[in-house]
Amino acid sequence: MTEIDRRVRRTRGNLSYALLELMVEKGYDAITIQDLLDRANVGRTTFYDHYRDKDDLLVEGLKNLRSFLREHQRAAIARTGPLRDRALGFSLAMFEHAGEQRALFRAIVGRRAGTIVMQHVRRMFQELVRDDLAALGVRGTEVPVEAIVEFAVGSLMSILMWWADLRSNVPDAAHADAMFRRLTIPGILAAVGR
Amino acid sequence: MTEIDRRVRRTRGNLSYALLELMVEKGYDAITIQDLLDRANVGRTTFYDHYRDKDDLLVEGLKNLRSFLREHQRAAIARTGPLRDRALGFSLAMFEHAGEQRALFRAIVGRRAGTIVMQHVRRMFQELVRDDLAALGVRGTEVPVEAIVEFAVGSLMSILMWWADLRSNVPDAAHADAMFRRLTIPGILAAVGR
DNA sequence: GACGATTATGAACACCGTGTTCGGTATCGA
DNA sequence: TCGATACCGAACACGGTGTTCATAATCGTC
Repeated sequence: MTEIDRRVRRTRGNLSYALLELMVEKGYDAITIQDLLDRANVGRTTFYDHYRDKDDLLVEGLKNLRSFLREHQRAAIARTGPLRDRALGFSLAMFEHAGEQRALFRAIVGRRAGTIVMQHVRRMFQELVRDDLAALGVRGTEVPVEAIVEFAVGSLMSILMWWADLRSNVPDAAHADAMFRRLTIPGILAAVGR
Repeated sequence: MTEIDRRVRRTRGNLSYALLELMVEKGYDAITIQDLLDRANVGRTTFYDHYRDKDDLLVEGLKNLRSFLREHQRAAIARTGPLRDRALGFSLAMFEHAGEQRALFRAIVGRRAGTIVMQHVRRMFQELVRDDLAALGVRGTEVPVEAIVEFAVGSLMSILMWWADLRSNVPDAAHADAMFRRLTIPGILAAVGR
């Protein structure tokens, strides 16, 4: 019931796809509404019927990534083992996913990506990490939990960005993830005193 | 010799000061060239005689911070002691400096700051950290040095941002710096295998 | 397959911010 | 005092945004 009109699906789909293509080609910031319309074959009025602005369109696209990571996170938390293995359990999935679609990924999180995109991604990671630490019972004693969250997110973003922009001698996803964990987890353990 | 014309100094000074004021008031992104001209009492033409655009003006302002940090860095490297104490020796100075001018600092590196500002600050930190690790003879074995640099920068930016935006229970600069180091240094040591 | 409702269209428009041009004026340093 | 240098503001072209309106295409349904 209340199925979405086929025309609406078509319009939205075309616009989302056009956005991704253009992000890869010229970077988010440089994309103009007119670019999107031309690429997606959609009228100007139509665009504004569906979205408030470019950002609005972007957010819709990021929802997929979010649910994907949430799923992997759940699995890792449910596992058994030491904290150092279970924490931030979505990271490998993130690196693997990124590795599969490097071009798109570079457009999302690479140097050229543009701030707004990064902000949304960052916010997404914050939620994930916060829930992760909470689920594992990590408590801030001397270092507040929020500081630990920010630390982990900053670290993840940095390594992802670095990795996404590498052009030669690119380590595979598993190695990149291992580096991230090796750099990040010790600090978390030190901060919570375990 | 070749002293700079008094009028030039006046114009540049007024513009720089106006930029800082306006950043605090409304955030970098929202500032318009016209805002700057009105605040600084400078003609439109004059502005473009001195700077290419808003960014250009910003960069000039950040040069002070840069040289300030460079100085503290040199001092820390020259010290004796274990790596864990000498590395990233400018961090305390950074936190202290930030603590003294919170409002301005929040405008530069807080959530409202705007991407361009952040990018410049980030680039500045990258240089500093890269030189720091090089001066201390840190070599990447399994984890490339660049990855370590990115990690440290990401971590520093995160903690600074978090700290800058805190509204209550704000730890002092020394504590904030201690948290940063406690979170970050273990990962670096783990990565280089010492 | 016809018909009413919904959605798409594109041209025109007002608005705002950017960066440039120009002729004229004020201030500097010597 | 005088030549060089810096400043000024008004006007302009340009490009991107988001809105409007009347018209056309497409949909779901009976």
